[in-house]
Amino acid sequence: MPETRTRRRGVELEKAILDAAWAELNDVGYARLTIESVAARAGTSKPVIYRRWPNRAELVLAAWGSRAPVRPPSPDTGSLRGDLVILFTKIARRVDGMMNEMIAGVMTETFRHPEVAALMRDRLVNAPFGKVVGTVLQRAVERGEHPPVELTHRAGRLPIDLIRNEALINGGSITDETIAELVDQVYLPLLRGLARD
Amino acid sequence: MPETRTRRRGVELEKAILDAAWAELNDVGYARLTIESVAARAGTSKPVIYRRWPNRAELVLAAWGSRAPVRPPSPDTGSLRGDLVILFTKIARRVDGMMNEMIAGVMTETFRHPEVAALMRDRLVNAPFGKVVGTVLQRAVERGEHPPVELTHRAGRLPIDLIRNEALINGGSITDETIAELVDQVYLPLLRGLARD
DNA sequence: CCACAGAAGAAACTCGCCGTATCTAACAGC
DNA sequence: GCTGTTAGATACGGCGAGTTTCTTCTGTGG
Repeated sequence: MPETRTRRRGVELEKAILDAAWAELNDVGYARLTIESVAARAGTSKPVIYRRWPNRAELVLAAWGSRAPVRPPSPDTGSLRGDLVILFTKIARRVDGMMNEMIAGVMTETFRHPEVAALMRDRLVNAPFGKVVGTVLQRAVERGEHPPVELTHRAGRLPIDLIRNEALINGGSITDETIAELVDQVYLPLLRGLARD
Repeated sequence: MPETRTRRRGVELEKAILDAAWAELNDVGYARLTIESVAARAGTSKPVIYRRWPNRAELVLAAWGSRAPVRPPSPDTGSLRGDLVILFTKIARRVDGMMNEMIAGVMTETFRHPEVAALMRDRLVNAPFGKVVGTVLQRAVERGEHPPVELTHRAGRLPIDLIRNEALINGGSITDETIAELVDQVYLPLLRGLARD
């Protein structure tokens, strides 16, 4: 049976479309991603896509979501600063390149299609890096390297916010220097300041 | 002589266009702003606009730039926290509403028209709020309210970055609570941390 | 094995907007 | 006035969003 199946359906087809969308994002970026190009790449046609997602923004969000969130392992370099640099770098790689353009692009369409706004916000606020800071920090406390800290929600989210902000502004990749600046000039001082309560 | 001038030219016309673009940004936002709508509003036509700016993004940046940067007066409430809250609020109002959408929108087109990227970056990094933090802080030091601080470039820019980030994510206005969180959970602790060197 | 419902895929269409090209009429400077 | 410049009107080509229509496949239930 040479598996003469020519038409995919259901989950299989859906996955093919999301993969194609993801590939397009990587190849040409959000601004140049068209529904037609995704359809062509997936070997299907526009209506098939529109039957599933109402517009470009939601398709892209779905493609984004279809990639597993990759809960990052908490690094353990033996020093708080080392752990933080690694953590920031991991976040940067994830946010890097296409990601920032996508966020900006989807953000814009948010105003054409307000339903998308909520989706987007959830995705950003619930990014999976929040708790890792807590872990890393706790280890530093146990090592006696750092006084105990009441890590507020804002402070926990800050690494992601800093990196995303940087990526959005710079458009390009985030250098190691930038990461060092963020860790040394902002995040470590903040943690020290939080410790005095 | 009733000044029967019907056609504006040069600077006068240019200003009319920029004003119209600004008004459109306020009324309908970046996503729905079209060159045609700006032309109509300015009482002129598309080619006149295209003779001056090569695309939407640059027109909008020009309109943005044509509004005076409004160097904010440093507040003096008698307490560092009070001053910071006012400062953050001022930034928020300036970044508010349309501003964030515009930034996101222009950002997206940055990838279609790479020349725009540099313009945008300058505009964001040279935002006029940076030095005010220094002033506010110095007064707190003179009052003996706060230990002296070596304010790094990153730390000085942080308020703007925090607010912009918040505006971009939330889409809507920034509440007083958010500002209080940013000041109390992030910026004041950071300043305290920076002071211990 | 067949029929039928439902979904895939192809194609064509509307619409809005971008950016350009063409034309004419007003204006400014001499 | 004469002349070069530029505003403003109009129309056009192109692209991509989102929709509609129609045909063709496919798997399920009888």
